[in-house]
Amino acid sequence: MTSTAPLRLALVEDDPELRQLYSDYLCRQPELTCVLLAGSAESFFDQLPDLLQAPQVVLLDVGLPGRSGLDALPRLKQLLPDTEVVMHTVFDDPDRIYQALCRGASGYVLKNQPLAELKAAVLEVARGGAPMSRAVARQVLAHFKPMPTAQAGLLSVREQQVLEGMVDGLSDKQVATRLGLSPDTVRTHVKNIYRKLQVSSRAELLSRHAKGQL
Amino acid sequence: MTSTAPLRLALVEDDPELRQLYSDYLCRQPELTCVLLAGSAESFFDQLPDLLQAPQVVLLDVGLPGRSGLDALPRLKQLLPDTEVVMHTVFDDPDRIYQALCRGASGYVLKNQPLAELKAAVLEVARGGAPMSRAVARQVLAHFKPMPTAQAGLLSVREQQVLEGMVDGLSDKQVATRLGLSPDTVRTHVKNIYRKLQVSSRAELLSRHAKGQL
DNA sequence: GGTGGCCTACCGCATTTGCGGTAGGCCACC
DNA sequence: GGTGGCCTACCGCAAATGCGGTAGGCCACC
Repeated sequence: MTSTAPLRLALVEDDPELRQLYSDYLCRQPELTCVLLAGSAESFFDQLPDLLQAPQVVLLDVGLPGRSGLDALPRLKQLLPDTEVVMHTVFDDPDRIYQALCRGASGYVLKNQPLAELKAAVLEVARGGAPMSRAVARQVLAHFKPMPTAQAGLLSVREQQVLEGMVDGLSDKQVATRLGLSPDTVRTHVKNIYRKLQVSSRAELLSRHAKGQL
Repeated sequence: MTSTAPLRLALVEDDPELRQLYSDYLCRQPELTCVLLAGSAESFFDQLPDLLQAPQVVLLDVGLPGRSGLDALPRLKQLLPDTEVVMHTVFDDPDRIYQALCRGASGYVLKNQPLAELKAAVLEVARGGAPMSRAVARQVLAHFKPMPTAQAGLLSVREQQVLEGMVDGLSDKQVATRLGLSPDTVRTHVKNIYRKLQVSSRAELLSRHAKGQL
């Protein structure tokens, strides 16, 4: 059942030395084939039409010159919706990680890892996993634990949880289910949140939240 | 720098056979010590005061009788804020995973894994990682990005104008005023936008927009 | 000439939301 | 003991929203 054919991999990395290093190592693996090597997002897209078969996995550097890996990601996923993308970078800041995941990356590994980790990540994502370096995984989880909207004193904990649900696009009823409350209770919380934050509709709330005004 | 002292582990698992199996295996590892074995959340909390030192990691079953692992989690984190909790369960539904992470779990491994995985997860979380089974990691990422849409040319100009108004937090009527249209026309556009972007409420739309998915 | 998308505008109906109350239990502060 | 905040939950009502239609005019493409 597992494919005997090697996995088609594309590698996008601007540093020529590193690109060489990675491709040397990865292509030596029997499970992998590098079908595309690029030093920039533009080069990647240029080379795409030449391929007989699309890559199954793309290792994408974040810190590319010109169009960054992050910028290229939406277009990449649009052109190759079934291709898994693993971000590969030195950056482990929450914002870049968040952006990458929001734009469709299925993995995020840091560059200070041994090469074997890189190979493992590629294979893992092809198997339906979501390889993440230690620090990255923690960042991701951190997104759930604290409330993203932390204007501490104003809203109570419960209200922040309700707000969280609304920010995720849920209806009152869905929020109630998530928190194990009566829909009416959620409605009460919503009313209080509106009062405290001086808004008068869900749309206004989400709009302001998007603008970072919350 | 790495502690030579074994890691203090607590195991909460209601099935006596499984508990025995896990504790036998895990305690045999030189890196670990089981300082607490419990068959329920209540038992866990009862035994806590007897410990000289708090456990560094808790392996917590989700499907506990009475107070479920999910319910016990907030209290646990409150009492032991520096203890890492790894959920251990057969359930891989998004909601339970989400609940666990929101309540402070730092890992989530499924029960169909080999024992070595369990040990690896415990050590990984103690090292500051966030061990997650393959399926779980995917669920977590899915939370950031389901991505059915890439709408470069998808929306017409008019629809984008309407969308813009919605993103600004305006109601249908306000959008109509801004664009000099009938509210009904705006409503038609909104319906078409929802269809094209595969959403079914304003909140969902704004939520996705905030995540940069639009 | 037909097809199909877009823009406009309306109807009807069910659900959701916004907004005003009330209310009991709990807990902390004075 | 009173006051006030928080959490819970309900009632009622008006407005907004979601969803299914229909429909005419315009324009482009085949």
